[in-house]
Amino acid sequence: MEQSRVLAALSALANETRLELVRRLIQQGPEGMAAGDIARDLDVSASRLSFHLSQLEQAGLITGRKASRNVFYSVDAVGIGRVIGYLLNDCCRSHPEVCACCTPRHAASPPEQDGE
Amino acid sequence: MEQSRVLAALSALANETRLELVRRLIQQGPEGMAAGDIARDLDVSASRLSFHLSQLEQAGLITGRKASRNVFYSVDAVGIGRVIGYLLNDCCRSHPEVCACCTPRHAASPPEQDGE
DNA sequence: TTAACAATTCATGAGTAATTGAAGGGTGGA
DNA sequence: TCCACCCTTCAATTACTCATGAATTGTTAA
Repeated sequence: MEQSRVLAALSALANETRLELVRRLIQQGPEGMAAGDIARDLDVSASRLSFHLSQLEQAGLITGRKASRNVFYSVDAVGIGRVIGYLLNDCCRSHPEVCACCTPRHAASPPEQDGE
Repeated sequence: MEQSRVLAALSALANETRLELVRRLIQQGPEGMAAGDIARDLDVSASRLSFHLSQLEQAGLITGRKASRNVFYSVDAVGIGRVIGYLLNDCCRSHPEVCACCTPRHAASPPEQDGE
């Protein structure tokens, strides 16, 4: 993944409203959530939400799908994974202490993993 | 990890100079690199570098250690891991497609992996 | 003590991002 | 057709981030 795309994605995530937005959409699963419902849920104005949604969409972190009057937004899990993968593997070169975060909620860190 | 700390870290990473800086420091290992050498390496002015270094340090992504006239900066691998861990586990709730990034450098994406 | 060096801090200005409210483009129901 | 609804776009304002160079602090060597 190119660095410029990673930077765009990180900029998109580096915002309170948008990070919260991604969290909500993750919970919502693949069917996603209508923009209006998100706006009510996060208590932001429609135009402001629309701005943030387009930032996330341009960064490849979410996708929108029209359904009659509504637009349902859902996370692009592969896109998010690509960004995290860049940080983990390209940027941090699979550093064992960094990669300790990959064991989701189990043991802290297996110390003698000598995989490279 | 609190969301405000994650946001600070993401903001710190969402900058070309600083992302490149983290990459260099990761390569440099635990002994780190003197600020002046980093500045020469990245071709940025001393004051500009100092600004970026402090952003990263405040975000808990790097640490500085004085040695006579120099300050050696090195990555805080645990700190970086915490940020990625938040994205992976808290924000994305260990979503399998997101977590596919955790297998460092092997198959691109096994489509029907239903292991968890 | 003086000079040279390493790094940071400060003030200024330029550029970019975020918020707001109003206006516009589709869509569905009466 | 008319109105209500959902969402996006636009223009204007505000707020923030980044870059620059000069001044400053602290350290080493002459």
